[in-house]
Amino acid sequence: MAKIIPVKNGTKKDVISKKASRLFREKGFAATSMRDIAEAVGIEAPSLYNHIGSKKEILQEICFRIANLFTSHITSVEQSTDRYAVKIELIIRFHIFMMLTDFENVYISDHEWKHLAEPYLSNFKNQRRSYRSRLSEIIRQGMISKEFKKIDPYVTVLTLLSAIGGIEGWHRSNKTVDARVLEENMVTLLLEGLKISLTEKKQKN
Amino acid sequence: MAKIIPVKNGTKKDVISKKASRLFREKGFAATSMRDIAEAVGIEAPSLYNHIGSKKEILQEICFRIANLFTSHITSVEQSTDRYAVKIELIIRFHIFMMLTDFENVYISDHEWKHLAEPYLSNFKNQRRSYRSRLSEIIRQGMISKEFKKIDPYVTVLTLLSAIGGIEGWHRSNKTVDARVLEENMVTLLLEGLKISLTEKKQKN
DNA sequence: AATAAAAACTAATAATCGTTAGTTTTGTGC
DNA sequence: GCACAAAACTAACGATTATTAGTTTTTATT
Repeated sequence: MAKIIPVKNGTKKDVISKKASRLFREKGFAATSMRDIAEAVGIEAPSLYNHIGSKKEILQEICFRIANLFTSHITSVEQSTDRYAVKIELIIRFHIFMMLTDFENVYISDHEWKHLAEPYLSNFKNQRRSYRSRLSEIIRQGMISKEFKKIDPYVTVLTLLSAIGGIEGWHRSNKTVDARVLEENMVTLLLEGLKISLTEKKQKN
Repeated sequence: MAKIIPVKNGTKKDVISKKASRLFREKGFAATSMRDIAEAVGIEAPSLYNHIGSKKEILQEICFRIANLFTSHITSVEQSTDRYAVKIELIIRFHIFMMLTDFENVYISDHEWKHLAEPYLSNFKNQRRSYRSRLSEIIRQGMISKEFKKIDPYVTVLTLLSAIGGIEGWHRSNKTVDARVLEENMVTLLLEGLKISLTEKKQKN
């Protein structure tokens, strides 16, 4: 009866993916049924299979699309000639940007990837590990060049990444903080903790 | 056949809860079946009901036990006469302590609470909101007293909380960082970003 | 208007879910 | 060793799951 109405520049598959994203985030992947998705789209569950291969496929495409965006971005940052503090700032800002512009999918890529099936699961975990390792390396080099405090790079990475992931809570509950304020505050909080302050520099020289 | 062997100072219910915690964290609440839990415990699924009321009940008890610990702690911090920077440090350290000593349950309370049933769900969300609000208030007062930079308190709370939650990643993947190093690094990173540095103080006076 | 393809539908599959009922085994106190 | 309670078991319930098969309706093309 009801027919999927694709929005401009989007296939019907995209409509399904978008509705599924919302539900995966709200209820979790495992607790979201194909009937839930179908209802959100406005069709019956079996009709979904005219557009997608399986429930797992939806999750795979979301997770890898997001993961690839982050991988591409860190590659471009690595190739730049900026100082390490600038590189980290670029990365923090990109994470915040992604969180603000594609919140549902970033959230899913962060929290629901464990429901991926093999071999996608292993692939995803490898990509995730690689990203963190490359980010650690930038921080490590920033410490060598005396831009950053000497603290454990991996602890720093995990702290930064999870801090940024926390925008999810803001996104849901507090619309009064505007995006620009959020971004500047987070960059301040995270980058200033990492950088060597002027007083510390004086002490070391 | 197999009988549950309760550990010292623990009921059989505690054994079930502990095995369930592990599975809820690894697979998520919705993706963990009663048969999964039973297998981990070493009995058949229906036997679980000699010790627990329902699957949901296990989750409820985990979530509220953890939430109550955090509520109690922030109450004691509020009543102390420490400076605001010390109060925040105490709270950060308590979060890290909880994450290190009761990791599985803290993780579940953080990530799986959405599967609580009403009225527990609303109760939990209220308690969560209240905790964040009280933490915001401490930070706000620290800004008024010029101990902290003037940034949005709520953004700060979300950043701190989610940063600490990120220990989960460390806990799983990197055993080479010891707990003390982790704690000191995180406190440095998070608290130094928040505090007004000496150079900034000089500029303002 | 006829035809072909795309996309909806209904009906039904086997599997798995949390849980209940009823029974048997195990452990405990006398 | 007898009785009672605790805790295990098997069998099965109805509900829900993702998905397939087969059919009908809608849309697009000529």
